[in-house]
Amino acid sequence: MASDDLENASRPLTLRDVSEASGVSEMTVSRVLRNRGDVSAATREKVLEAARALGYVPNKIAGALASQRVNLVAVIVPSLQNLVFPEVLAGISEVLDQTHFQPVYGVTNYKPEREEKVLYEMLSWRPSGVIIAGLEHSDASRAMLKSAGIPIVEIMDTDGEPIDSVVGISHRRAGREMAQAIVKQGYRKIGFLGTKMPLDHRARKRFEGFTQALAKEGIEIHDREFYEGGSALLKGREMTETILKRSPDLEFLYYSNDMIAAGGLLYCLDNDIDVPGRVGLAGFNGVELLEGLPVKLATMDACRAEIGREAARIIARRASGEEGGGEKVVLTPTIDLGATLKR
Amino acid sequence: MASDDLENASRPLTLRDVSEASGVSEMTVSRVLRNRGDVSAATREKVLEAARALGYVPNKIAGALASQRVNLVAVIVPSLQNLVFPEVLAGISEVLDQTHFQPVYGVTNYKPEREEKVLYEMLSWRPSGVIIAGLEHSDASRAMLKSAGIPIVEIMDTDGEPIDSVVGISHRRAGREMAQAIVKQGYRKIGFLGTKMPLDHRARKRFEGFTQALAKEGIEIHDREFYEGGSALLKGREMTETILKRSPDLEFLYYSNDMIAAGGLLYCLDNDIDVPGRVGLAGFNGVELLEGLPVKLATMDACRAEIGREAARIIARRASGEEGGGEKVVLTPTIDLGATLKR
DNA sequence: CTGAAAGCGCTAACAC
DNA sequence: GTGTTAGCGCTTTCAG
Repeated sequence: MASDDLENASRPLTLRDVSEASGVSEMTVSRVLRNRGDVSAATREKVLEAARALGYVPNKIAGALASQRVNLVAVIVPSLQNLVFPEVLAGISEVLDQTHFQPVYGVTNYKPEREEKVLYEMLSWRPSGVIIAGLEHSDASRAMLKSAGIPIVEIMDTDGEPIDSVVGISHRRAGREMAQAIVKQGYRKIGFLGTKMPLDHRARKRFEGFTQALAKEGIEIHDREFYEGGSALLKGREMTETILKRSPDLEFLYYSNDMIAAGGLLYCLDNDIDVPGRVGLAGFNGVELLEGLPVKLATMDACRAEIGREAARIIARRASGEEGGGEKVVLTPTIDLGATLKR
Repeated sequence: MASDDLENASRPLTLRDVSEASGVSEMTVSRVLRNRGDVSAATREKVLEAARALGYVPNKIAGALASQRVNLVAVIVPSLQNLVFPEVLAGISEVLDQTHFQPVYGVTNYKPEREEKVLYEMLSWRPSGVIIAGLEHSDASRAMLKSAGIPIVEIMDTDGEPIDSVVGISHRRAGREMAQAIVKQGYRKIGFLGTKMPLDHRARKRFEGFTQALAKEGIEIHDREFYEGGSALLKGREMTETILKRSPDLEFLYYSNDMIAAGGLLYCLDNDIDVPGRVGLAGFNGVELLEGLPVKLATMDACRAEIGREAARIIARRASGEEGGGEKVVLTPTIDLGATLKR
């Protein structure tokens, strides 16, 4: 008893401990614990009993080294503080939970050099696959991904050259479609509010698609405003005030995400600015938060959970040995005009 | 060249490959790659050059097995969709990034049986420490944590019996203090709105502390309303409408989190209910979101980032071999009366 | 400063 | 159904 406790504290238990406690060979213990091969019900019970009694937790490090198999899927996202990514992760777990694969999350804070480091660390554990946000990576990161010899799925964005598979939406197209919807409603003097974009390629692409579609209609962005860091809701408020004071003739404001758009909406409501009469508003993402706002904000669903699920499905298939590679899944975001984008 | 590429694709590179490419023994290559021991500048260069050229990524599985050392810290939280936890995780990385430790995140979805599974999976990779949210765990989970032989830090909550170390705030006390502040402002008919609590022990403890402090003043909760799932902002709206219609004489509403409180606030503003004159409001957490609201909501800071940092510091110290164990860090949340809790 | 030998805890492959 | 043997890719230890 006492000696058991001491041993417990000093040294992690091994298969051998279970083997000795149960009087069954290590190999058979291993088989029981992994449900592999045929083991008689009697010995099976003996082993399970011993393992439970000792509180044995298998050492996956040794197991992985011996079997050359790791059930980990590396999932790399820029941030967890932007609700979008937790939603994608939820989609991923939803699917992987049905398999023997396990997601492991890494966060890059939107920094390529951090992405490189996180990727390196994760790859050094030899995961069965990688799901990584975005198509833009440093050369070193791309090289690592290419030579890893495991399925890679880049997610969120489909505008660019994938390394292997890709699941997402076209942000250029999302920007274009929003521009078309806005113009169709008769708005002409249009402003853009968003993050400083070197960081955020998807926001940049939406902006590019947006301006491009406007150009086709002979319209130029009337004014723009960018922010960095801080509370998005508050920034949305402040930027809206700034831009409307600077360009009082603006008829429409397109925000690069829903949170700042919500801030803008609250600003307008507070200041009795008629929405969408005096000024129309639209955001991007379709975050759940919007449902509680006083006025339904126009937005575009980014298919976050579905992106996660689909990426996980691809990984699960390929990592289980199915042939494949280079799949491209382009989801179509649906536009929601809400009550802030119609005249 | 061609054969390099083929090999690359078929089999992950090993130390031996680098050794052969550089003409240096495996052992010395290993030393160079880990910056251990003295190696001459010349051979060091040769090795690094070869490793880079090949694109060698070390196999941590083998390394961990051989060295019996793993630089992973398991971090287990109930959810990533509740902004609170990403903020804690950010605090954790902030500190661990300065060390050689790496956080690995697991999510339980508030389910004890999932916690058990996640914990088991993570422990089987033999991490150097565990940071886990809450003090309530299944017997099996507690047993695993106790016998893991590594530092354990339970976070967020200090009301209960920790397994090893604990960093957090007292939610009972948080509830008590909010009750006292409310009563002090002269409010008497007080309602509570929150999550269905079997899931959320911390919300329950706040509620207990809250009612207990009110009882001391001879006050009983006037009405209450609970929700489950869905958009918190919207739920806040709906519950506020429900409770105010049912109990029109309510003078104050205490919400178990800021998101539903914000929904309540927006509901009141929309319906020209004077806040805090007609009815006062308070939430819990001090989420960044609040800064963008039209009226500053009363809340209490839960010290999220600091909890993460402190937990990480404890793990880093202990996992680096320093003696210790059983530390208890109780942070003190500061109450912010905002503009919704004063008459 | 560098190398050779042994072994981390487990599982694949094969014998019995 | 069960046991034995070898070895996964690295690091520890010890010898030079």
